[in-house]
Amino acid sequence: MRRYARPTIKPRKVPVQARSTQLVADIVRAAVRVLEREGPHKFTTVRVAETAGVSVGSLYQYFPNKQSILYRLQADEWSRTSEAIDSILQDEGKPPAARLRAMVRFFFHSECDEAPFRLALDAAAPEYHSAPESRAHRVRGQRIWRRFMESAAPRATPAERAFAAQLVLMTVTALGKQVSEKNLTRAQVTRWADAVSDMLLGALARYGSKRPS
Amino acid sequence: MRRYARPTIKPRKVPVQARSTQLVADIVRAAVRVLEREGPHKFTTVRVAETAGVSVGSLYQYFPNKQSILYRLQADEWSRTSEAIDSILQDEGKPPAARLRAMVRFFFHSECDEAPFRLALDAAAPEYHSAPESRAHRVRGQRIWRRFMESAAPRATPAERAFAAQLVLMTVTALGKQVSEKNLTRAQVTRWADAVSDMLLGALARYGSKRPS
DNA sequence: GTACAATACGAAGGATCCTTCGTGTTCACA
DNA sequence: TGTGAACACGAAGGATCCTTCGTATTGTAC
Repeated sequence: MRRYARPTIKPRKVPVQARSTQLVADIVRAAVRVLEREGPHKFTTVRVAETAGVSVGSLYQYFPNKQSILYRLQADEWSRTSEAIDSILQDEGKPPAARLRAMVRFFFHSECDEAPFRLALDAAAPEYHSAPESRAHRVRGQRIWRRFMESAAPRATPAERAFAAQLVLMTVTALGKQVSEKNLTRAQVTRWADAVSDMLLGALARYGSKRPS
Repeated sequence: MRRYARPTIKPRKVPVQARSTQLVADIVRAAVRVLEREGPHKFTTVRVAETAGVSVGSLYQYFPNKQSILYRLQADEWSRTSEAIDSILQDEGKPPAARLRAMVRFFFHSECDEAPFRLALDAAAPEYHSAPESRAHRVRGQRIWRRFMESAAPRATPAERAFAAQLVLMTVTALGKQVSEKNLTRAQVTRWADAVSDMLLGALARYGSKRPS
């Protein structure tokens, strides 16, 4: 797999005074707006700065380049969702199947609610997707799922659980994205989420019981 | 869902003499090369022309703009795979389950074999994804699957079949792409394909038998 | 072999963009 | 109140790119 050039993503300077903290927050908010309203193609440092009501120069004092802004948005997003997902999956009060179902519903709806933003972010993703920082997020996501597997498929071997965790993670994220591109009503989204849950639970049942080849 | 500006994609002029036919073929071949070797970011009309050994002016005589080249590559790809998939799914000699399994294996391997090219093409996709021409391809894909459903879930209602067809189509394409990004050995890819097949067959079994809500 | 159509060429116009850097302003602290 | 650090500004340098168009060449039909 060929990888392409990628510059750093680390912040250039950390805001210390109140006004610069506010400025960075404004930039992030503006970046979301620009991405949603103008699309990835028009996501420009100057446009983001203008929308935020600051100068480009100020922007470049806290973000080393354009990709770092996009990455910041993605990272914030990842933190929010993975936290929510984690807490849903860990809710010991419910059986694993119910937890999975709740999680898929939540994820699908969240994907659909922010569809324009996420789509634009995905379109811009190739510019930061291979950054080491984003690997960390993926690893964290896998850990969450592997832990869930321990209660969902207790009789499976660790290797099986790892595989099943990957399968579930990939299926939910990939299908969530696809569903979010279809402009569905909330009821339809729920229906899709449940269909995917059913499918996954069926697959997990197999891992928990019989010996695979 | 917000859509962004998109110019036409139709060819500007149709080659009639032998040399121009060759020229167009060279451009297409060169476009694939550039996309694979340089990545979507460096996919440039001038670079494509140079790689093809022709001038940019000549390129613009047969392609109205850059997107039309990308679209041409994608359309060729779609034609090839959808034809192959169609014939696999229609093979009346095998039971539906075996056909599905064969199809998923074929598709996953084909995705993995051309991973760098497809990834780059996907990264460039937002520029043509909303074109009406590409809708036609999606519709055609759904038709293929709906027909398959008639033999795979004969007892389901047409509405259920349509839903199941979408589920299968989305799952296979979305997971195929994800698997192709993981740099796996052929054996691992086969294992993934079979796991996905099992999952889908389990889901389809439910559609064929019991009454859903 | 002549004339017209088809084709090929590639320099340059026009449009963005990303990023820097010199200058001016504001804040914190003594 | 004075001083240095933090901060903000935005014009402009530098780098691509997409696309056009006037010119030159090649193919074809008569």
